[in-house]
Amino acid sequence: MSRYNAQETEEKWQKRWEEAGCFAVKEDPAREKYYVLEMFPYPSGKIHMGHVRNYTIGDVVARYKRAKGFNVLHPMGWDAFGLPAENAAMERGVHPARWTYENIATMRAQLKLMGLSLDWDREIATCHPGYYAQQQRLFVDMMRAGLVYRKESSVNWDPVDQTVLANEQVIDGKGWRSGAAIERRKLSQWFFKITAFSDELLAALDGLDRWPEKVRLMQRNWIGRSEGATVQFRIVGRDDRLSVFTTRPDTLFGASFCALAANHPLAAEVARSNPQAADFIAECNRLGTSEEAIETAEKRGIATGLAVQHPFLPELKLPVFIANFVLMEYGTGAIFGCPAHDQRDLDFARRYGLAVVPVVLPPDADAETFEICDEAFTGDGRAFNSDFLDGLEVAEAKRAAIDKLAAQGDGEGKVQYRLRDWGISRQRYWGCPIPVIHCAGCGPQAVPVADLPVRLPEDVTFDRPGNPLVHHATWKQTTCPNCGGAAERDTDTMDTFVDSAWYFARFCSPRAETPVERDAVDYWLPVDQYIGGIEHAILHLLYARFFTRALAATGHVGVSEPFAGLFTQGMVCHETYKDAEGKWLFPEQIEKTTEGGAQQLDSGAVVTVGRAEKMSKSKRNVVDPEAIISTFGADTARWFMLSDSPPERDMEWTDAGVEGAWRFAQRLWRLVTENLAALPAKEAPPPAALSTAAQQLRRAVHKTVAACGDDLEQFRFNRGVARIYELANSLGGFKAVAPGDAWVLREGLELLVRLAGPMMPHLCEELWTQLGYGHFLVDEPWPTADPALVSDEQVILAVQVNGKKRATITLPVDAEEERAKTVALAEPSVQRAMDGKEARKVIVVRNRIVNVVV
RNA sequence: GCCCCUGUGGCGGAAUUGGUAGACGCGACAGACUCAAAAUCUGUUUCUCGCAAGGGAGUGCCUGUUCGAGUCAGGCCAGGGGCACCA
Repeated sequence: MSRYNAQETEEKWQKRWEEAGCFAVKEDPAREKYYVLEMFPYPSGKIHMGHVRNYTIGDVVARYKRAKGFNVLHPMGWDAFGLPAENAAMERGVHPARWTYENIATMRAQLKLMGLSLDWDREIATCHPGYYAQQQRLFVDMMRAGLVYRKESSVNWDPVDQTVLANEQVIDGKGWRSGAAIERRKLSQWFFKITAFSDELLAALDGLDRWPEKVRLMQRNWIGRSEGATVQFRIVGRDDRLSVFTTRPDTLFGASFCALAANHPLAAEVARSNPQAADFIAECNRLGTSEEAIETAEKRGIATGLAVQHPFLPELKLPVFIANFVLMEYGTGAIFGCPAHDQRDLDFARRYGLAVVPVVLPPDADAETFEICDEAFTGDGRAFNSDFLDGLEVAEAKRAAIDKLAAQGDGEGKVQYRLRDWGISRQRYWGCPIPVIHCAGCGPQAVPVADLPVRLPEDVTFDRPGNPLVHHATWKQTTCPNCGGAAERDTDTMDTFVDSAWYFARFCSPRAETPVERDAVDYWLPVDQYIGGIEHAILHLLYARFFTRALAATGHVGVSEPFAGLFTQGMVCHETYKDAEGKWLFPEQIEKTTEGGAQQLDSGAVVTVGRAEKMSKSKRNVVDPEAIISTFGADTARWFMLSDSPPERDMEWTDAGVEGAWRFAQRLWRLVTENLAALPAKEAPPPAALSTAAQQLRRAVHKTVAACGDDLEQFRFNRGVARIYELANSLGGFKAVAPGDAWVLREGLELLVRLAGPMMPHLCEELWTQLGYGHFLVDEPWPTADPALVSDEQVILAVQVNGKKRATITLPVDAEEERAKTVALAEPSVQRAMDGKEARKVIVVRNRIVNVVV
């Protein structure tokens, strides 16, 4: 019995594919293109199982589409800027560039072991000057297009990483990397005007029909569009006005106060002459948004002494508070409170003894007796206690109120978004330098394109906290491009999310002297299929969508959406193990006991087995892909990744599963090689007549061909895998005895190999050669099923009596209803179940079922 | 708190989209080969009553629609995820 040697075979075919340049592509207007992209990895050191899953899925798609005749672009690169490189520099004294490039070399070698159909000639690393030079150029273009601006702003300062974080990078008031409590600081920052596209980014989601609904929903919520109005309240005794945003202008007659955010300009003004207000503001800033206590925090405030005039009731003066629950970042940083119809406002009103006037009557309530107690009424109803709005439905009342406000010059309809502009300045070394020069006389100036790139200096040290670019002796000293006087470079680098916001476009012409080449992006973009983790559902994908619009606005691309199709794969999980002290153990430190428990391999000490969780270094429940590949081969790892679990769901990595995949690889090898001697030559003509068994086998084979293609098309790899198992079972059980049987067996084996090719490429390529072919399997077109063989001649129908299955009958396909009925009623078990009664009705569903109702 | 998703054997999961529930794999059990083991092969494997033939129950729970519900509707329960003082 010959055994398949995965290591030898995989190395052989990887080398041959590379030598033949199988996966190198170029634009070819005569052919239809297909751009498959997996989210590129951060070069953290070694690849992990999450990468293996991601790139296996992408590779199956790429190989399948290639076989379908598409001109497939399938590139790979490195998201190479980022904090871990600087941390390594601080901890171990290795330069970030060296650390990064060494990791890239390691990981590239590991990826090559997987046998991915990548065009390695297009490899890019975002930390390479050839890449970030072009990114700087895009920044300058965006500056000219008015999509970049500088703003003094209160930022999220991470005291551990000593850097500024975007709002999106602050999770529960803590830094997304360091976990440190975030402080507020004022700094001058560069911003991308993502909000210029708020409405477009929202509306275009409807057209992304090959994106998961879940991701679209998350983006919708993130952009957070709400329709309402701004109201300009007159401030009593002053000339200026207080601007407020509301989604409920229909409840204006229920207003009983206004409230300002702690950092509202008017609050600051009040604080200058009001020490209690100043104290309160200081307290709010200390808490910031960073306290979990927000959840339980009481609605508190302090009176400013100011009052505003109600726009519809000039006699009514509303007190103005500074309140801890009003956010400066949303709307205008000020609200009017309508306690009867907003829970927060109600809590606040109860605390400070403010009026609660209901102005929306629930459909089943009585205007005389309706009262608000502890719960605000936020539902629909009709306006009452509201003068000219009385009797109107909420939607009508909103419109009427806005019209009146507008007519009086006291307000207008307004659409508000939750989305905020993207602050990209980072006080970090290992990132793309912001190509700006600060001149005392001329202000900030873009670096002229001829002077790009602004290169990172290599002679930097990490022996003190803060940004090495600031500490560098000479790097920042330069001259103003406008006046020629002495000036300083911007010492900030860009958020690394910028690097990944356009890399898919760079892959189209990775060595171009411009950011992109129009011919190339016009041919390749958009990405037809993007594949990655759900954790990027909001940030990365939204930034890439914004950047594509910015690239279009600056004339670099002709599309507005980067990714026509998106697939988000699930995580790779593994059981966790703990010793008696509660310390985590690696899978290779334990062995399973026969009772289903586990013990330590060296000591036999007891091990607690925990449920499967996402593989993570901290829990030590990791399996090294390289170890798996060197033991079982890449094909086995790939096959297991695709088996069992649907790709969008989390999967559990188990030894038993890998061994199962390994067994199948061996079985496939034997199935083909052990039958080779009995097969006719590959060009042998089909036999004139076939045995019944051979005919049945052919049907099974062609049905699998048809179904398997559908499965790959729809990302249902686990189902495709199951069908291939079934086909292998049928072929394995087939004994060629009659003339023509061997021909059918050859046909079946060849098709089996072709179907499994995208999933186990090395093994199948080898078997293809063994079957006598001289060309690459990867150059073989995807098989098509013979339509005549995809449907059966006979079909088995279930027979139900009153909805319960009592028998099955075999009929020719598309048999007459009458015939089905007669055959069904003749079944003894059906007769028995009918218990001598007449059939009241017989329902026949062609080729499916007969249901007898008695 | 708001929004979304998911619940099927011991386990991962199939089920032609309202038509034979449990494909395929893992695990387990039995057998064959072997001096023995590994590897491989052949069976069995939702639960339950029964020696069997054959019944009964069954897709988180409860109601409903239908000749027929894992699939549709309403209401619960459980688990997971996203957002979160957003006016």
